[in-house]
Amino acid sequence: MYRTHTCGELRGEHKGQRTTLAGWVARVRDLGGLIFITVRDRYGRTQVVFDPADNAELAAKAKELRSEWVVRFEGEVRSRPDDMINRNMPTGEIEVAADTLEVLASCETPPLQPEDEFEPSEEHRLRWRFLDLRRDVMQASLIKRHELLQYTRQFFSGEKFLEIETPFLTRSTPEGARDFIVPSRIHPGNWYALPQSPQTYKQILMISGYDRYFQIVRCFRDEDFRANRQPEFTQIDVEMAFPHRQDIMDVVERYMRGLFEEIMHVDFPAEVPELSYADAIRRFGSDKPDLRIPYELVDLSDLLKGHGFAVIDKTVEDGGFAVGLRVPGFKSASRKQVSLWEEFVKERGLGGLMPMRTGEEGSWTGPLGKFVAPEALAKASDALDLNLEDDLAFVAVGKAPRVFQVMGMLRLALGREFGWIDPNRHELLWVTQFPLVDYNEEEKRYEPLHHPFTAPELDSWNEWVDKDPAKIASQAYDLVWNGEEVAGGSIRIHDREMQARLFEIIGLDAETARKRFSFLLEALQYGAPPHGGIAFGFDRLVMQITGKDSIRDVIAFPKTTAAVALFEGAPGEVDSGQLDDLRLRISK
RNA sequence: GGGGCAGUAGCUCAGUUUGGUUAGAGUAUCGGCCUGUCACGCCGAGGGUCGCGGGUUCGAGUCCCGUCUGCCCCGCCA
Repeated sequence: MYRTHTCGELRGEHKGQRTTLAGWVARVRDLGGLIFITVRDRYGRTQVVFDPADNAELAAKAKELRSEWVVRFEGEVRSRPDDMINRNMPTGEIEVAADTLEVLASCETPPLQPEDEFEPSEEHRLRWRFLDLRRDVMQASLIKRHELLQYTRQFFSGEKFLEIETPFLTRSTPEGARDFIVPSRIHPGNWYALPQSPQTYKQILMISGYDRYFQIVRCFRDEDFRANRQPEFTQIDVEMAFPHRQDIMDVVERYMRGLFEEIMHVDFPAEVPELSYADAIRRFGSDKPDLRIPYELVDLSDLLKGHGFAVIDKTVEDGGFAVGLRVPGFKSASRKQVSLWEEFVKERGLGGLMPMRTGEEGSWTGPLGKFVAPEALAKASDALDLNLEDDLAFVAVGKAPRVFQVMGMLRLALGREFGWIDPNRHELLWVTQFPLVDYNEEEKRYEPLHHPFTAPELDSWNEWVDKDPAKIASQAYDLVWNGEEVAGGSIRIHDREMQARLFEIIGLDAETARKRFSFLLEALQYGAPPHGGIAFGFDRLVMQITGKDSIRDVIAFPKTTAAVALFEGAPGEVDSGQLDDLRLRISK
């Protein structure tokens, strides 16, 4: 090896030892005589000192060093003078007095300096990713990612799950997201699709008797992207045969406990509450509520209706709701501040936002105060837990679920704005009892909320299947961590009759269903055990662990929001010869 | 598909509100000084297609139209 130690390991106890280090020049501090070099590698940083009094020629050579050169030097580890110890640096007790210096590679003036105090634009960071990845924070994130990968394999393997790979070149199933497709050379006009998830394969593995399966696998979805969504992303895919819903949730909780304790080194939450989908929407306006925010939505419809306030009365008569949210300490909000938040909800489809608060004499102000009886407002204020001295509540009306969802978005936005979220707190919960299907008004048909293999809760299936399919509850469950959906799964249908009936409900005729899902439907006829599973969004887990706001900060080579790889330049054109092989022509 | 923010020196940004002298700062680079620094310090120099195209104007970084790129959000997506 070129080195005897890494740049992160030398301590006081090594003093007097000979050492050879290699790494990148992070800093040069040329004091005229003495020259200090901070050398960096993935393990840390070490200060190297060149003293012209010891070796003038070597010091002159060290003067030439610049940022990001790759160097190697030998020298003696020595403790720094007492008042020169750097407490902020793990290796700050010592320095290396170099007696040789070798430049392994010089470096052009770097377009991006991988040092913390420089914060280049994300575009620039992605263009020069190989330099960006040298930064301490990026290295720390990718090291955490590695630790989680290793822990994940060890955990599931320890619980008797088998890691089995599934194909990337597979068949397009036009349910769910848009597929990325790959043309076949050997079968012109035919296409593979990259998997949106290994869903069908893992179910087939259950049918094949591999009763506990997991895979850390790349998935592909051609949709629009966000801070927490990439066109390709990594899932921890898990499936079990013969489980009850609770067995899967138990495995997941054991996995999460280890993740908290061994990877993050923090306490696992005392409880992981379970919340029904309906309650999640009603109380938080979201199926992935952030429980770190202490304030909940309150349904004020019954209290505020019937006072002659037309907007409210009409909405409630039509089956809509009046929903309130406490905003502590915001009583003195100006008209302008209020209209800013009103704009927020209007952009998301609500008609307006009413402040509910008392004026100087203690009487209620605004349109609510004008139309609604004070006693009703007092009750509403109790329900919201308002402190009339300081607080204000926002009230909006509209149809369910939109009014709840938009108020939920408002709750999140206010939480960020007013710092209601304690970043050191961790809140996990299960969201369960999702509807099995949802009625799509535009397409006039039922759609699976999850995917079409999700099993219903048997009682509700029997009760509603012929009357009102939208009321059927599914055996699906999502794990939500600090407002981020980090895992989702379900018990699957293993009964052919039920599967066929569900396809009927969602308007897939037998013929089409057979074409799209033939291999799974066929397998279901040959001894399918009860089974179910879950998939974790691996990148989102790493995001949570590292406290990052963007999935791109935990992926070595991510894409932009327009699905472009700025570093390697993908997507790009191909030779016309390649197109000829595939018998493809680009129409203008 | 829709909305918002941003694009000025290698990099990070000011200047754009109200059009007007030679477009500035920090940092990086280059040169000089400096023997205990750790974002070393001090002095000096070079460095600009103001994203791109068009328009208005005597005159555009600044106003108007279009367009590209990045980020955030809605829709979409599990």
